[in-house]
Amino acid sequence: MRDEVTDSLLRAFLEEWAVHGYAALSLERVAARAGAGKAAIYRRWPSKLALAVDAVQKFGMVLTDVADKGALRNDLEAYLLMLRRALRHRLVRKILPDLYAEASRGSELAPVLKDLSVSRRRGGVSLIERAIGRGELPAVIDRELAMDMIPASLYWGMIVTRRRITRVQIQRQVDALVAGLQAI
Amino acid sequence: MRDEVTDSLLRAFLEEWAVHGYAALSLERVAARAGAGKAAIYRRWPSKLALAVDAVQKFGMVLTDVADKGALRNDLEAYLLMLRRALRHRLVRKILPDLYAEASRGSELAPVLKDLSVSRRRGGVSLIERAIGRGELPAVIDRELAMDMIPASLYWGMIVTRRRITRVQIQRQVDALVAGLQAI
DNA sequence: TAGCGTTGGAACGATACCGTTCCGACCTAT
DNA sequence: ATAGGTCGGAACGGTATCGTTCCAACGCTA
Repeated sequence: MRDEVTDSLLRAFLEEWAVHGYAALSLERVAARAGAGKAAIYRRWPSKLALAVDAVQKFGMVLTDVADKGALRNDLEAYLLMLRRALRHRLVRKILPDLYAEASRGSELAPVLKDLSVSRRRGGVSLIERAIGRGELPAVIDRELAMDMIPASLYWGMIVTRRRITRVQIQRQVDALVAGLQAI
Repeated sequence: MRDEVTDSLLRAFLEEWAVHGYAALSLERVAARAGAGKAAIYRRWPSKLALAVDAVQKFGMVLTDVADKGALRNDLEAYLLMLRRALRHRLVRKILPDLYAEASRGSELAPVLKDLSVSRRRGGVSLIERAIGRGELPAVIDRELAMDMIPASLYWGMIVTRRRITRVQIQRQVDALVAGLQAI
């Protein structure tokens, strides 16, 4: 199996996903965009879902852990800057919302999102646990809500309302989060 | 044109949208689900998009303004409870994320979301302006970020992570918002 | 009872896509 | 030079859907 054909197919798959959404994504168009034959797809993956799983994993939409920056606000800022970079990606900002929509309607893609969420949660959890360890947040904090709050506003601003979020606005979001996280 | 046929078609359209997403929504299946003929659809609407516009408007996914409750935290609580009720709706929680996904990829549906956003923004704006008027929030608040923050965490918790959000958790979100909104 | 509007369902001609199979051509290793 | 793996593209038999047109039947009104 030639690697460059595989890579082309994965890339074409993500491009088609970004344009049409997963539900209306056609493997025939994926093959055409990759300059390959459909046989080349079915030689590698048994189904559209298998391709999707592979594409998401290899594409690296997973957010990594944020290294300890010594203070909650610094960790939050690093995390939000990383998230902003990810959400600015031309493909991520179209595919991620579609993944959420698919999961909401109980699609076969729901497990893919679950895998993504597991790694993202790990990032959020360690950030919060470090803050608790430093005494910056109470140990009784509602961790679930905390992990909702951290990415939510930036996602909303960038994806739902499709605005550019400046560094100053990220600073403000950090301010709001530092204040808000004390309260839950 | 019989009203009951029109209503059946609109309802069937929303059901199919919830199941398949807009991109893969088939008018043939809509007609079948409504127990009507395709001609009945094309007699009323020239296109799938026209039907979508009508369906969203008549379905009332628009959030109404929250009446003045005398304090920011009361207004926020009322707003979030209303939002929770809307997002708990079996169809809303599947269609709204799909609308966001469609808009993200520059779909023909983007104007539909724009219309929804206009009315939702109005709700958020008045809530914030009232708080400023009462001196509960500074006049220099970043209004855009504020309106991101208000619905974002609840949306994230209910839609992205698909959890049930309790009244206690809404109270905590209100606490976080009251604290966080002071900071931006 | 008659007339008119509207109906559901099917057919139409068309395109699109699925998953599989095929085959001459290409590429690489021996 | 040869052999084997892989390729792109097309065909296959099939299903699905589009938007339009048609028509017998129904429902309602005069």
